Amino acid sequence: MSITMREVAEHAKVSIKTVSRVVNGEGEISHSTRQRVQHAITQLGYRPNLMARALVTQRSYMIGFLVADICNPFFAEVSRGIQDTAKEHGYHLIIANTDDDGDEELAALNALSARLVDGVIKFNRQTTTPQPPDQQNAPDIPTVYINSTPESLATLAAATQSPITNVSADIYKGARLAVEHLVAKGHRHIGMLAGLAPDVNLMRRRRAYFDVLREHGLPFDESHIVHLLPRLSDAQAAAKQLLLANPQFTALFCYNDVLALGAMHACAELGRKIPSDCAIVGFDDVEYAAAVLPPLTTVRIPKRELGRQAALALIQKMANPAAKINLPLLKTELIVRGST
Amino acid sequence: MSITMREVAEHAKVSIKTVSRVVNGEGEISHSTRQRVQHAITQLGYRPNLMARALVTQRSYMIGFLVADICNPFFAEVSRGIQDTAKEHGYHLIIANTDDDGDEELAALNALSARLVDGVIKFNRQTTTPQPPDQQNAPDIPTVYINSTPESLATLAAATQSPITNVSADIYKGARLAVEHLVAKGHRHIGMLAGLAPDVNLMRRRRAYFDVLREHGLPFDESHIVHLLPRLSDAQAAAKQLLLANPQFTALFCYNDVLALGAMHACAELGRKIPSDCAIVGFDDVEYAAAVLPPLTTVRIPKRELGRQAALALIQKMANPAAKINLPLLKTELIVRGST
DNA sequence: TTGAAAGCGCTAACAA
DNA sequence: TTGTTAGCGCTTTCAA
Repeated sequence: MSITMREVAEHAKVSIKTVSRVVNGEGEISHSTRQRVQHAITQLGYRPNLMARALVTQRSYMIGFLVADICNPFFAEVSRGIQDTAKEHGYHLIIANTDDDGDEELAALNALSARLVDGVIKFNRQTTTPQPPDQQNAPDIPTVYINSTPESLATLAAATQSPITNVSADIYKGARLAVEHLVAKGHRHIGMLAGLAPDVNLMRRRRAYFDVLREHGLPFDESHIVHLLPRLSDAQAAAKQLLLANPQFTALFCYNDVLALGAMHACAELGRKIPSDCAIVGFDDVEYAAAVLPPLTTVRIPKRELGRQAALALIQKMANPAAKINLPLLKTELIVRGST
Repeated sequence: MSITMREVAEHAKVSIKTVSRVVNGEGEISHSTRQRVQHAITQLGYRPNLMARALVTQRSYMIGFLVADICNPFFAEVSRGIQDTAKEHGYHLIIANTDDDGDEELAALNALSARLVDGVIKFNRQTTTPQPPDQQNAPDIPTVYINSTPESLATLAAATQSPITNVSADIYKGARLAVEHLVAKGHRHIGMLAGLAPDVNLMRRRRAYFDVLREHGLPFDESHIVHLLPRLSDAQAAAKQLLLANPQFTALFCYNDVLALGAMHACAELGRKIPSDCAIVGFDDVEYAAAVLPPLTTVRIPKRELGRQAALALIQKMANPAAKINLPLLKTELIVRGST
């Protein structure tokens, strides 16, 4: 068993409340008393029991982060943003991997909300249609969403009374930059390697892709897009098939950097040089995008900043759950490298 | 404020203790009573207050993971192993990034040990000599180390009374496999791209590298190794310099996959074809090792298994802190791909 | 099979 | 400036 405040109080011959005051730096305390207490604390090696404190104050100073998979470098970066900001404000972070599974997510939410965390940050699930939180089971806890689409937010808003808080990067704009870059490079036949629908974030990229092509009077067609799970193993085969079916393509716009890598493999397999025979643009700018050969042109999402903004918003929201928090749409940016 | 056990008890017209029994599935309870209680629980939406429970039981069912940077894909994978195992056993995981900084680490340890977590898993710091934990400040909390060297463990053991628990992969063996593979491929002049000394894990690779070359009567020399921070930006320049200084090299053994990527860039810059002009072997087998072009031959460390074993060991240790836990040295494995 | 009372270690109100 | 008292919501004796 460890040292309690009471023991410190006895040791320092003061009341327990005085110790509490010293520990929390509150109230006016005479210098000599404070010194005595401090001395007792260090001598006994006292450390406050956070569980007891949390029980009284109803605040655990922990927040939860629900994420599909922390191994995904994109999510890892966001988590660092959250974590660094949380730490600055005295919060700890509990990460729960959901593997993009609704039941896992609900289970995690339930576990965390049992007064364990003061709030939650979560991505909307990727591979399925967004569902309104099950009011029967899912607890009402201050929550900040990341990168949710207006549509899924509308669904959410309909299901809850309190205002929804969402932090997003400007995916549509980023996707436009990518496709416009390819057009500017003189490409007229551009294919797209896309994620599986319905993905809350795919739609924005699709729309941008179609919009830009249409605006430039370039050919576009549903058949110019191939949909797949964003996994490298599938990407290579899918990209190869797409290029074989559309030999006119001189460029590919990819849903994310992993798919872009798959496309690079496909080009290697087909003997197509990058970027001369086929230009490739990715999305996210994960760490290794700069490291592959040739380095990947991609759209950078400000991942840490996304996490930072989410954490800040959550801290506000935990202080005042009813507050309507307005957040800027974070800027995305085209990073031009060797693959275009 | 949320529903308490007392309210459930009143609603179900039983004592608070009976509710507790139902919630925790303990003791014999008549079917009808249990039903009534269950009904009250779901109707009121009761969820136990974990802080209160932790206060009484002295167990928070949370564990901490101290890591340099969760964005490093190697650490992320280990964390998944920990997390999945922890979840199976009812534990949550708090991740603290230390950026390989001693003060950060101590601060995190102090914060977590204030009865917040029941135990901690940590990597030894990489870039500095291992230090004995400061007994004044660092709290004594069940701890499991990952991938510590015998030397650093000895230092630790001297400073603490309780037995040290450490989970390791067989780095030396893996490094041997890598260099032996290069030798078997006919390479006689093999350089090494190494991390910065003193790194607790570099030594094992160095020793393996020298041992294998010596055993085969191949030339080895301290000047055949270049030391640098394991960052891509530095790696390319360092590899280039090494290859220019030693034109006889036909193969490079790299400290990790990031450095290997840097070496690949250097080869591209020098117009050396991989693997015909220069073979490259990495270490770790991070996710993108298979994704680069050509795919990287590398030594796989069982990252998730490392995390899993660490979590299991910690769970044992938390149950019985004095227990001496014997753990197997986890097997490393050479994954041969296109870069050799 | 069920219940009453005590207390985990802390903070919050109110006194002194 | 300092102390006293009463809980926070739960589990743990012990008793019925």
